Amino acid sequence: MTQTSEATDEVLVLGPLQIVPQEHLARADGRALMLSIRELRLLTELARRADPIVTREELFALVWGREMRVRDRSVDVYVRKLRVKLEAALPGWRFIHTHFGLGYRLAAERTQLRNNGFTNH
Amino acid sequence: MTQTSEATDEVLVLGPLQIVPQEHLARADGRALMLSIRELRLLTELARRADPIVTREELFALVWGREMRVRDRSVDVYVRKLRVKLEAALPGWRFIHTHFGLGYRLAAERTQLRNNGFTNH
DNA sequence: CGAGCGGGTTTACAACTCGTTCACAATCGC
DNA sequence: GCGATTGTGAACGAGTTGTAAACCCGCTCG
Repeated sequence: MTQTSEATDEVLVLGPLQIVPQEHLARADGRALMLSIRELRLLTELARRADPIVTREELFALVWGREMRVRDRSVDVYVRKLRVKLEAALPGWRFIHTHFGLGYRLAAERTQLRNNGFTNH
Repeated sequence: MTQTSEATDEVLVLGPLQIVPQEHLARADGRALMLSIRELRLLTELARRADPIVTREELFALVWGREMRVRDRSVDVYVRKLRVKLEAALPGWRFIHTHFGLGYRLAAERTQLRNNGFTNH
């Protein structure tokens, strides 16, 4: 259950989302998600660092295995692809949060479920 | 109950699909399926590893009993044959899922529910 | 014997997916 | 408003997968 023992049975859980890097598979409420290799890799690296904000440069280095060139938008494009698929599989949830000027942060949060006076569109 | 030591009564069940390797038989909603030896063998090995993704190399080794040569498409061709017969016997179900660049994964899923596609709000 | 059959294997081409990059729109912070 | 950052849709080429068909047997039957 600890996220650090990634040798054999690493399973990352974020709400209804479940990621099993060793099986190249992610599940939403148990249903297998169809993600490409890069998409899964990006999701995995984000999940391994879930909660803190991860910079694009760090993400790129982790997923692509090389230095990110200036003005490279690959991370943004893949974040978009992931968001679309996650939204399709788990409507009502948000996972990838943008922190302007800093990077991205992964956390399972519900969207517009309860109305307590504050709207976070 | 691991699948490896079921000498006499191994029965693999995936939704309406039922496989009895020892009887060289597969059933769809109870009706016997007409599968050739290789087809049944491939289906069996996929079913024994249902859920995780299985690479073509692994499948080939399991079913053909030797190393797969590069650019050998046998697995793809037999996956096709199986899909045709399964679709004919159980319309509305999908069993063999392709994971691009990785391999195949067996799981009973209905086709009409969008399991991963675009649930456009 | 020769034809037809059924299955396994291989080939050829069509169709698609993925990763990359670009262009432009939308948004943010000042 | 302005410049910088992020969102988004689309195009492209390479490589992967889908698919039909040809080929290659051993068997059976007329």
